Amino acid sequence: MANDANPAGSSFRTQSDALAEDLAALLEVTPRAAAAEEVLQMEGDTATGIFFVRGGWLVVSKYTEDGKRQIIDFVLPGEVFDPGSATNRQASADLAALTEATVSVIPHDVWARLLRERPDLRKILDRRNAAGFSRIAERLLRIGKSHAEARIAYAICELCLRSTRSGLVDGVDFSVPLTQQVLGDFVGLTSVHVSRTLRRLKRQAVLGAGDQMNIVIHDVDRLAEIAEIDLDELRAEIIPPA
Amino acid sequence: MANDANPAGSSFRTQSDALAEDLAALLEVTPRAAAAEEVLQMEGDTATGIFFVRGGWLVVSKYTEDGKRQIIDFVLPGEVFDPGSATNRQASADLAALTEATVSVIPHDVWARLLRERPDLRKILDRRNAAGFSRIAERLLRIGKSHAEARIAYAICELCLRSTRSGLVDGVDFSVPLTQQVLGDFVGLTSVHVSRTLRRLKRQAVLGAGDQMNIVIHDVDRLAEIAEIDLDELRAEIIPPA
DNA sequence: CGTGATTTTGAAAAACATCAAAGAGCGTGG
DNA sequence: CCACGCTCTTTGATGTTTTTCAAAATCACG
Repeated sequence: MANDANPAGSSFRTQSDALAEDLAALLEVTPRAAAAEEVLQMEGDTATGIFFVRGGWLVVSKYTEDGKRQIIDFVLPGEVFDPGSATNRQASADLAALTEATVSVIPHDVWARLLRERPDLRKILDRRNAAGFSRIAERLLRIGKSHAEARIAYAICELCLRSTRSGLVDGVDFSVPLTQQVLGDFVGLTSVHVSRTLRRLKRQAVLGAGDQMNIVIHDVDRLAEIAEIDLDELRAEIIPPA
Repeated sequence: MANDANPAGSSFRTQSDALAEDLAALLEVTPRAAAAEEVLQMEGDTATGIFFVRGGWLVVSKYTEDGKRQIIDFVLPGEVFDPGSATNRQASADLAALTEATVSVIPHDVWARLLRERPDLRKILDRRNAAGFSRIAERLLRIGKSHAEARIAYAICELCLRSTRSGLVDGVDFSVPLTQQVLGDFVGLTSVHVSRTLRRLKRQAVLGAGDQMNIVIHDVDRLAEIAEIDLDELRAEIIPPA
């Protein structure tokens, strides 16, 4: 399920941005390496701290009793994730490394102090949280009310926007470390149905035939249309300003 | 679609809690009355401010191009909602009054100052945001991976936990201001399918036959089982501590 | 070149949506 | 007080989407 061909620090590398730079500079926390598939935090456990991703992708997921997984969100390089829930420090979801990853775990008290002392970081964090909320809301809309094609098209758009600085351009060969199984867990579909849907998109020449985890977009406009989005609006909504 | 029989301030009244009391005392903002169905904020519009609900329920929703609605969350009395998205102040979803409601709109600068000056409020807000995240994550899991019965059972549990202080007890006749259409928009189902599913739950004697919007729970344990939750765990996860 | 993971394909079943119409509850105006 | 109109719920028949199960094909990698 993992993608060992993409070590943290190569393809899935930190985009430099304000928070990332500040944190990297400010923190004396030693980054920790995580192998692909490694579980960093289990739902219900006491939260270790705030996770700051330096390289690689993390997954936030929840499971039904019969073992089906729903991915709540990915955590990309430069992003932070706070697993806390309503009461003190119970994690509300599982956190695991999707690829090989490098992570700094910031203790809660350090984090709290940092935010108190640095209103600029507080502001950046608030914006990011707002962006995170928007992303989940968009996904919820599609999982709840749209058919497979729209869900997948949307997921591709979102992940491309988040993982590249450049945004979406025709013919981009962009790489996400997802198997079809994982993509299905993300958009609420079976891997089988993901496969069929992707093939349909390829036959319509919306997507090209990248190998494995490489997605090639042939017709951005059509893709955005299927995803029911306006690319610029979506970017403004779900990508926090640099 | 609205429930005019429940004026703000009667059944759907503010539960007193720390934030609510503080805000009510601190703010000189005049509460504003909203009629059921009234739109308070449109997606894409510049956000007016933070919404603090004193009475009645609000709905946060998003729409597909063909007009289907997905409810992202409800905002109950005593809760606050910030419609901001990633960039400056673009609302990322529609906000409307579900019932008649009383709302205070707190300007962003006032809100920001308040949070800066009152670390206790900041802490409460952070907890609430964490709880909100947990709630959406739970719903996402069920909408993405569970069948209709579990989705609806879960929604009932969540709304009952949130709207009553007492929690869930057998034989409770508890009232949510939702039509089956609205419940469907919440859990990603058609109103027709909601109807059939509710009837199945009633035939299994999990629910009783309350009129209209009154839900009577006959068998809490079985309901929790169908919803795939542990009630106490769920409460700790999605209800911010008083 | 073989082995395990991933993707593809097909056939059948289940879940859910859609369409259409009838029934129940409730407020309003006559 | 009743009849009317309205919205909401229920029900049936039918169609589509998605899942499930099972097996073959492809790919990555040692």
